[in-house]
Parts: sequence; structure tokens; C-alpha cells
Amino acid sequence: MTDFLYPSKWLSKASAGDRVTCELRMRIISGLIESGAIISENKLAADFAVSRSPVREALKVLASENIIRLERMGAVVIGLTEKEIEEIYDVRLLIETFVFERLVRMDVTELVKELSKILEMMKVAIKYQDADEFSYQDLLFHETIIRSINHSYMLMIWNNLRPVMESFILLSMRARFQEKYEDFDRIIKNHKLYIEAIQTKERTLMVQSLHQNFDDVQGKVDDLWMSQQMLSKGVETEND
Amino acid sequence: MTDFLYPSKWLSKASAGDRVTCELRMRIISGLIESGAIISENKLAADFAVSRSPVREALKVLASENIIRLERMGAVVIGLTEKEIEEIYDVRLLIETFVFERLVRMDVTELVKELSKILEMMKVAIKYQDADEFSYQDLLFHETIIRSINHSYMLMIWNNLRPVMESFILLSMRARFQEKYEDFDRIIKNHKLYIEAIQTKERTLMVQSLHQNFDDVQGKVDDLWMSQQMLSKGVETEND
DNA sequence: TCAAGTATACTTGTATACAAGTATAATAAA
DNA sequence: TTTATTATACTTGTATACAAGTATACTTGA
Repeated sequence: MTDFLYPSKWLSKASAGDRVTCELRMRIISGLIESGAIISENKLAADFAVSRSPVREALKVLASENIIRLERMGAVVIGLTEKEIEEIYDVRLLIETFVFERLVRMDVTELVKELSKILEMMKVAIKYQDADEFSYQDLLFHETIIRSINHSYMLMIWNNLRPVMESFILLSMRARFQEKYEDFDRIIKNHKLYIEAIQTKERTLMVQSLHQNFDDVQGKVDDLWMSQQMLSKGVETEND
Repeated sequence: MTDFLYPSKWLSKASAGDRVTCELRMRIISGLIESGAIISENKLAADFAVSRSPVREALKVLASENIIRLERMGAVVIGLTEKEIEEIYDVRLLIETFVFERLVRMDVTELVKELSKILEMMKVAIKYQDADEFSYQDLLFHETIIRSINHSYMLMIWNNLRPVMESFILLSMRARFQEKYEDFDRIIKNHKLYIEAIQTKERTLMVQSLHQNFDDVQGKVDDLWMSQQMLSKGVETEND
């Protein structure tokens, strides 16, 4: 059995179904379970030492996230290619510009304070080289912005996107902490710019920040591939 | 027991879980199950004469659609207020403008042909006063446009939105066929304009069409309320 | 009358059992 | 050797059973 890829401390109060969902998602996005592979409920249940009920639940969720496809016999792994990652960021760009347009008509002092706090947390996470914590705060940063406009359907989209992004970011950040430590300065700077854009409500700053964020995606994609290669090398011998 | 609100012919090959999901969604959005009500798995299972397994499945789906909220004891019905309907159309506007921007860089002859076909179908549905069929074709129209750009995450958003919209449109169209028959001329005209916008790739036409579509939403909302009132009157005596 | 503790009737989450259907493999016939 | 048919070993979807936890109501004590 492979070790768990998903941070175990994030699952302290989670059900077996949630555990399987999160871990399976990580294994798929990391490439540990290869795209095109066929996974069956029974096999997964045996793998995770649980019954089919939580596994079924997990497969339903992952299918709604578009990383597997449920067929008559077994589920087919879709995974996350470069194209899909770009598409995710298309959606994020769409959501976040929408949110920004709402924010310019709102009082943002509370939000800016909250974001500043999260930014501090991110810095601490970097200082202690805690990739998982950094990923968590990074996601929280964007989620906080989206939540602030109280738009249940924008939040719904975010909630659908979130888990896949979480996996993706976790993996790429873990790789970056090992290889490209200096990147984090840029990420922090960009988030600071983001806060500034919200505070001043200047569209130009916002566009600038989003673009920089975009440029960063290519880096993330590279790191995901790196992470996938690292993992596949690590388990090469375990594949029966 | 109440009659089924969801078109039974759309469920010919569906599982018990799907049946419960669709029917429950209709009952919630129609207001037959009131917002704020607490529904439990056991009770629903008894109501639908199935076991808890398909009911659980249904509740998970409806929770991801934001029309119920899963709590420790029982699920709380959220329903669909005017605010949420507006929000859904915010998302649709966002998606469809994005799609349009992609379409202007594509060959749209195939798409336009397909859309024209669907428009014809819609006309037939009107002629025979088939509200359900009309709703189906209306949704298919927009889904076809979105599918055409091959963007899996835009499609994902659509798929998350679709079921709620389906219920909403079904109910409002049924009401309209009874009360505001002349509205359909306008709807058809607007869809024709939409096709034209795609064909000519003119943004001005597109904006015009989307705006008209928007104006129509208010009408739809009115009709949903009407439908809710009609239904609640119909079942008044059945409430124990 | 009121407070604290206990019983009870719920709830969810998971495991298991079973029915119905489908692909693969093995067997029989040409 | 190839084709048709039957077995078998899978698959999913649903029902049921059980464990653990939670709110409500009731009882008991002061």
C-alpha cells in the first residue's frame, strides 16, 4: 500500500467516504493512478479497507469534478491534463473578475483586513516550509474573496472547483518548496497586489494581478509534472 | 401521495436514485416542500417507497446544487428565492459570454445548423402546447452552444447549474402555456437573434440577445411564483 | 417548581447481502 | 480454424442491518 498523499490532519473529523474521496483525488491528480485506468468499486474498497458505500460516494463526487467518468463497468480515470488546468484558470478568472466588479460597490475594509491576516499566515507557512499549510492559506485567500460578495452560485462554482484545485496546488507547492523556493516571494508579492487592487478598487491593478497569477499557472503546471514524475519513480517497484 | 412533478418519460431508464433526485428537486423548487422544512432520509425513503441508499444519493446531489443543506440531523430545505434565480442568470451570462468569445474564433456552421434544428423543435413544441418538450429543447439549445467549444470546466459549471434550471424552466413554462401563450413568440424571436449573433459573430447582437433573455427572467420568476401558488392550492387539503 | 440526569426515539455513516445485468472466457458445433 | 453458445466472474444499484452519536422527553431528586 502507498502512503497517503492527502494531509491526514485535514481529515481529523472526516468520514470514511471523505477520506477515500480526498485520497483518491490526490492519487489521480498526482498521476499515481494513471489517466485511462479503470477502477472498480470493489477493488477500491479493498484497497482502502472500507465497504463499497463510502467508495461509491467518493466516485460520485469525483465524477462530478470531472476527474473520473462513471461507465457501466468500472470508472475510467480522466485525470488532469494541461488543457484542463488552463480551463480551471479560465473559470477562476471569470469568477474573480465578476467578484471584483461586485466588490467595487461594497465596503471592503473588513475583507482587506481578513486578507491581510491570511497573507501573514502564508508568510509564516513559507518561513517554516510548510507546503500544506501554505496551500491551505492560498486557497482560503481566494475563497474569502469569493465568499465576501454573498453570491451562492458563484460560491457553488468555487466549491465544485475547489477540491481539484486543492489537490493540484498541494502537489505543485510541495514540489516548489523543494526546488524553487524563490518563487514564493513572487506569489506573496502578487497576493499583496491583489489586496491592494481590492482596497483601491482599481481595475488596472486587478487585471495586472490576475495576469501575474496566470503566468504563475504555467509554473504550477511544470511543478505538477515534476511531482508526478517524482511520485511515479517512487512507486515504480510497487506496481505489480 | 402527491403526483409526480417531473416528466416520467424522462426517467424511463433512470435508477431509483435519479428518480428521487429529480422528483425531490421539483418538489423543492416548486415550493411543494417549503423552504426551511427539515427532511430526513428515513421519511423520504418511506415517501418514495425506496430504501435509504437512493435517498442518500439524492440528498448529496441536491446539497451540491445548493437547494438543500445537509446538517447533523436531517437536511434543511433552502429552495429557490428570487435572489438565487438572479444569481443563476449571473452565472449563465458569465458562461455564455465566455463561450461567445471562443465561438468568434471558430467555425460555427455546424453549430448554427444544429441550433436551427432545435429552434424548429421548439416551435413544434409550442404548436402542440407541450411545455415539457419545449423546456427540454430550450435547455438543449443552450447546452449545445456550451458544448460546442469543448471546454470541460465550462461544461462542468453548466452541468451543476442544469438540473435546477431544468426544474425552474419546467415549472415556469407549464404556467406560461396556460396563462401567457403570447410570450413564446418573443422567446422564439430571441433565440433566433441568438443564432444570428453566433452566425455573424457580432458582439452587439449577442449583448442584445442576452439582455432580452435577461428581461425574460423576471417573467419566469413571476411564473414560478404563480406555479407555486397553483400547486400549494392544489395540495392544501392533502397536508396533514 | 425547577434542575439534573436518564431513557428513548430519532439521526447519520458504514457494512453486508442480494438481484439484475454485462463482459470475458471457455466450450461445443460446424 | 472459425463461429455460436453457454458459464462464470465480474459489474452496478438497492435493500437491510448495525453501530455510534444526538436531540427530545421524561423521570427523579431537591
